[in-house]
Amino acid sequence: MEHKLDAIFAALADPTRRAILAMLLEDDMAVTDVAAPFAMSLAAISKHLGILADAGLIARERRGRVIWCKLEPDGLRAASVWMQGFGQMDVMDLDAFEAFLQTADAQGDHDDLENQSA
Amino acid sequence: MEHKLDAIFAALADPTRRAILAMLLEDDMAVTDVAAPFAMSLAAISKHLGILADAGLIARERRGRVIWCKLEPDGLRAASVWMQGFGQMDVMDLDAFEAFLQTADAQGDHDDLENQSA
DNA sequence: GCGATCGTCAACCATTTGGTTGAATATGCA
DNA sequence: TGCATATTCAACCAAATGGTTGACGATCGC
Repeated sequence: MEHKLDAIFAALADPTRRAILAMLLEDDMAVTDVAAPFAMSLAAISKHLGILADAGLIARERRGRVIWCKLEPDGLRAASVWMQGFGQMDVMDLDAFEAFLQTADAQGDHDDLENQSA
Repeated sequence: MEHKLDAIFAALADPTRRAILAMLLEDDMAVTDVAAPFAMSLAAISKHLGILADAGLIARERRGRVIWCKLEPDGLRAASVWMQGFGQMDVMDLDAFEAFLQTADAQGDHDDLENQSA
């Protein structure tokens, strides 16, 4: 569990990676679309996504040519549990979080993304 | 606020530094006492403490020859606020946390440490 | 003042990190 | 089949990280 914390906090320590997580909070995205807003190469973004995936913060799934990235709802659990000891922070309600993500997905509120990358 | 997150998460990404924070959660400590349990030089620990202080996670105060290290109760706020968006996590109750630290301090439940380093 | 203790500073070193580019792999389309 | 798209891989580079050692500055006790 300790080593996981290393990877999670290290992953969160980079602003590009935090921005990627924030984007994925709104929608699942293809790698190319994740990379679009950033002033760096696709390969660099691919590396960032690898780091986020290794830390368990996102999952990647290939569908045809496109690799879709989505948040891993459980990913921040170890970090939140650790931080809990330093401020009476409530543990994340991950079940509610997962339900929220699935609901958003089912409602199809990311049509724009599906269209722009299909 | 962004740059603070970089520093905070980077500081938390190291197991030595997380261990130091956990030690300081129980008691304020002198640098030498912080270093004692670790298999590395005092200079290395001093660097770690500098990183924690730069991130706003601890404060150092010189009293005589000894520099006392203590948790900075507000230090994790930016990180917890950021993480809050990823799981309906409740923001830390920092006032309660600070009150808790001061209560523990007033109760003098760290005499052992004061003795071993006086 | 002197010697011991506390802690940092400076220089150095190996490893990791975050980025680049160009080639390679995998899939879809015509 | 053959080309375009999507993504990763490999090699490389500069800068940051985490550690070392030895010298230095502050402070205490005698």
